[in-house]
Amino acid sequence: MPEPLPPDWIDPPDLATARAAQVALAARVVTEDALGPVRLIGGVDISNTRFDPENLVFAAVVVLSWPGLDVVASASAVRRATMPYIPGFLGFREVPALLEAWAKLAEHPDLVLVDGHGVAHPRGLGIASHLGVVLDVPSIGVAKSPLVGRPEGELGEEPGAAVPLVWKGRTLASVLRTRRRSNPLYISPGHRVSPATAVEWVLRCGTGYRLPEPTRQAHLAANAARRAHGVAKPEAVE
DNA sequence: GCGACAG
DNA sequence: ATCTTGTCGC
Repeated sequence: MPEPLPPDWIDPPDLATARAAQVALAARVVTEDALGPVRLIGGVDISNTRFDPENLVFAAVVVLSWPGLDVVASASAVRRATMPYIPGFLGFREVPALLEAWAKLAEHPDLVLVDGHGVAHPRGLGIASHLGVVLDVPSIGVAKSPLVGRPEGELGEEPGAAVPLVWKGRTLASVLRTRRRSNPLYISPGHRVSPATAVEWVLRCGTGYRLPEPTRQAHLAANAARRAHGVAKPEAVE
């Protein structure tokens, strides 16, 4: 039976509680492979409207077939953000909406690529790990810029080239080149996935763009959901 | 105390 | 995250 999760793990009342929740959640993160065969791979992302006084967060979850990488399902949800964007606390801003979208899916992916870091975080709980533990689903962090740590060594220009991202003497992620002349991605385990497997899946999901296909499709879906929001429905117009 | 700082 | 078309370069 899925154990009920403490509300503070999703929507804490203040930053101190949020921090404590991250420490508790981080203790549950598994950075070893604990995933079954992957037939469906997911991608999740959030889209925001700038200068939005409503603080709406548009979440999208897309499900792709493997190895075809075709989008076979998707769901979205809109929620009002409980807290502003604070580096290190991204999960509390985006996870609630993602959970709502996730719940709308008839079938869930076996592995999920999340926009943002996994364990490459000050307390080991980036949004990818946060979502992964809450849903208890294998997840991978795919970030476009570093939060903590610095690349060690020179990164090659060929797709597939990688160097470790080191922080306080610890390797937290792989700085991975996914495309020539494009800035690298920062890949770290989210939950139930090892560092090496995380990189493998990102490369396997490459389709010529900087972002892996699941993440790219999720980005498009989140933007589509945002732009569709508030658009008058023909049958509702009188 | 000062800077850094995913999306 | 978001604002935005064309444009320069591989």
